[in-house]
Amino acid sequence: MKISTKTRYGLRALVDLAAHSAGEQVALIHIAKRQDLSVNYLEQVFSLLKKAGIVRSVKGAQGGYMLAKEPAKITVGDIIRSIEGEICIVDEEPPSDSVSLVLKNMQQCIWDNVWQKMTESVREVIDHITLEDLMKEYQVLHIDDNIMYYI
Amino acid sequence: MKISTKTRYGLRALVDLAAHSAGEQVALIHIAKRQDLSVNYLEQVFSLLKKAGIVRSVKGAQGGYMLAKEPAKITVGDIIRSIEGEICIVDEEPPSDSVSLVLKNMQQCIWDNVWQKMTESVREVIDHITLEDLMKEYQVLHIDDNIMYYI
DNA sequence: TCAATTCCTAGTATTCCCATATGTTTAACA
DNA sequence: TGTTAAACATATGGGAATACTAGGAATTGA
Repeated sequence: MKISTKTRYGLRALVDLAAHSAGEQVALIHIAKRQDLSVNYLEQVFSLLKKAGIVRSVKGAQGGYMLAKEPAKITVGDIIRSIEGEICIVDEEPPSDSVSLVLKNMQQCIWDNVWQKMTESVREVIDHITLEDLMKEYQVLHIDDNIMYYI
Repeated sequence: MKISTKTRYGLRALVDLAAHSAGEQVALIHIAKRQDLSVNYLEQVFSLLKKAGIVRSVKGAQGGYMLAKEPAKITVGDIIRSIEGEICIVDEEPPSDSVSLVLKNMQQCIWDNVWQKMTESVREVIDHITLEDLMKEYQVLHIDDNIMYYI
């Protein structure tokens, strides 16, 4: 019941990108330095993010990545799904016909009353947090720290 | 982001036990037959459930397992935790001091605004479904099927 | 005593995950 | 035009977790 590191890194990298981009592309090496991640690994993550239409890339020297949409239009759900695939708490095959009725009823019961509800609840959360929300929260923390520095 | 099969089996087995127990102990072999599970594997699951005080056992011939509390006092959260350990969406170490401030802020931001909220939301769901709820829902399905049979 | 059952532990196969490494292609810039 | 910086692609190793299987020890009712 864990989120993969790939997703964690991806989310960090995207908030970082949103906070540092200013409409220009940013090379992965800068994100990697700030977030203490391996460039190679980040490349794999951004390949998925690009396929999902969350970022777009500029190739060649001075190239990099930028958001493909406004941060307010990218949800955490979009990001998680683009890296982990569709949110699905359990991977139970749909009860086949060879299965007894007793078992089928049980699976149905638990699916409807537990796994389904957990999944909906998670979706409800992640589909209502945007990259803009996170970016703003991050900047608040950041500014507070700078103020501390000058006291 | 998946629930382990061990937990899925455990939940099925417990609803089955609750529905078939009638205050008496039930041998795992019966549960295993109805739910199409291996007895050996179920034993491992029930060992955890017992440790957590969810079931208690009667050893020897004609022995078996029974619920240690009323079904209304056992939540799905209890069951999941007893098998998977504490619910924790990500395993991020608390940001050590060697980490840069920029990174620490980012981790804090995402923890508070994403992982924390997801975790709370999941807990909210699983801590409010009881074994009694599931047992009743299951019996409804079961009865409906029997009615169908007689039409 | 025998059989049924919990209890305990070891072992194994597989799958997934994290990360590194290496090479190719693309485009800016001098 | 050559160099360089970057995205892009792929493969591979290693490690950890997972899902079982197997088999024996201990316990107890009949």
